[in-house]
Amino acid sequence: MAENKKLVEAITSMEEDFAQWYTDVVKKAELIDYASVKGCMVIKPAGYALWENIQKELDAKFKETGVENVYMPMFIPESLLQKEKDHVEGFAPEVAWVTHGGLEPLQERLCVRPTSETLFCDFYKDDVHSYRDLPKCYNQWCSVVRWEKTTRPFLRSREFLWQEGHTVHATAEDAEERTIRMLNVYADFCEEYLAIPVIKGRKTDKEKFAGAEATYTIEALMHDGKALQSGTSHNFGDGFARAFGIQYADKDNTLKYCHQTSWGMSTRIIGGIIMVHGDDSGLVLPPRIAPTQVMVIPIQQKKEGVLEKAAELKDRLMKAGLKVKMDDSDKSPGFKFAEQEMRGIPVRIEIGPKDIENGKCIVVRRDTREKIEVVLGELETKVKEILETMQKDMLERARKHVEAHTYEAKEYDEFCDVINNKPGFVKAMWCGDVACEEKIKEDTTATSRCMPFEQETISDHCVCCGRPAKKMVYWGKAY
RNA sequence: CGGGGUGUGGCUCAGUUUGGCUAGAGCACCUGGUUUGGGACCAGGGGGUCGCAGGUUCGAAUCCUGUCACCCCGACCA
Repeated sequence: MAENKKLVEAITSMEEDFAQWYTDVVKKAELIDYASVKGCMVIKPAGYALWENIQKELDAKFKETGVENVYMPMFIPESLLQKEKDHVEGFAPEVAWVTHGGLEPLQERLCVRPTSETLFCDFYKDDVHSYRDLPKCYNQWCSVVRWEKTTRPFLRSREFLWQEGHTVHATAEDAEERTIRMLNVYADFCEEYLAIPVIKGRKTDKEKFAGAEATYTIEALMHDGKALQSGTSHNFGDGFARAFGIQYADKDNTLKYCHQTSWGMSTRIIGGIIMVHGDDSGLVLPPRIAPTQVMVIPIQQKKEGVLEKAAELKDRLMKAGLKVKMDDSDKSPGFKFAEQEMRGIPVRIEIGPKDIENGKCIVVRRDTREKIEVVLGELETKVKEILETMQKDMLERARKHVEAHTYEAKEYDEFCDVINNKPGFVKAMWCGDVACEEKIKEDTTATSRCMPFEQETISDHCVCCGRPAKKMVYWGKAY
């Protein structure tokens, strides 16, 4: 198996060292390069194209719900950041500061935005006057900076790309409705486009966003059994509105405080795609989000007519609306196969003299490596079918992985045993006391991932302290 | 912020213990040719202030001092 040896050399196997496997894939699939500042990365064309596709789909979904895009400055005056107490406390430890403009020290130092709640609030306070102005549903695509100590490409970088939506509403009900609505946008996007199944739920007070009244989350399970918070949606109630003085005159001509939300998804989700679908040959991209869906690889391309035929197949598929590339470099076919697999391109088409003679080509799925003979006349329909099937299968496979790695625990011994020995989610009851969360974290390093919307009753008492249970919680070790 | 590790062509590293000739290898790259159904082969070629700054020495990648950066593992966080 010379072929396998080469692949093993190229990237560390998942079994051996999952973290190293991840880094290898990220680098070898040419998604990023490390940059000269720790925790910052060059997002290369393959990585950025993925992000562009994510942006494109999400942006369209946002706009369907009435969201408009804006852009806020990247600097926040210190005084502004400090207006909401919980918020500053939450972010202060990881904020980067600008202290000089050119050679002159600044009168007031500026924070490089770690998130833009305060900027939006500062803007909304003067922009909202009447109930007629509401709601306002703005979003921005930008980068934010958080001075992380431990960094990993996509999963935790000091600067990352994201979108942050910020909305203002007249009532608590409207804000709550928007919060949940956006969470659903994220969840649907993850499942439909990224083939990543997610658990929807609410964060405990301990885990919620600094300054939020309620934080909702979608949690995904990676191949190694660790959880990844993949999108969040916060309901701020009127906390920020009170801190920033965002009021409107209602129909009855009384001043009322607004209710706000914010919600975000970041390039971190790319890490999720890698860790949910990838394998020991590299990246596996869901067809609906893949920048290149089909790679045509001519075999014996110098033989009469081969390149022409390959180009013809490429053109036909492009006309059929697929994203197709052809690799006519002078590398050997084996090299091209391995490279296509490393990059996670969902489907490759092999076309050589023998195929041309038979009026066929070979279509190979990236996820299963299944080789399918396709009659050239049926190329477009078959390839589309194969891509759709692959998309469905990937979601289904990921779902089964979550199911197979989700456990239940009633008593604490059992809980600790499972959480330490079986990577995955553990469903267990909780009394609602933060002390139990802290104890669990101390004992196991696991955290509460969320209180899922779909509640079940596993027992009547808290898995940790034994007092009456209030909620069923998903627990897990997280990225 | 603690623990560990590493800085030598684009990449992976050898050389450092015990200072010594023109700083090496593999991969990648360029040229020509033969190849092509799972990471091809032959021949030729280009590319390095040895992280940075001082110091010791006739002589430093190698020894000393300082400094910077990055990676991995933890604690903290999207």
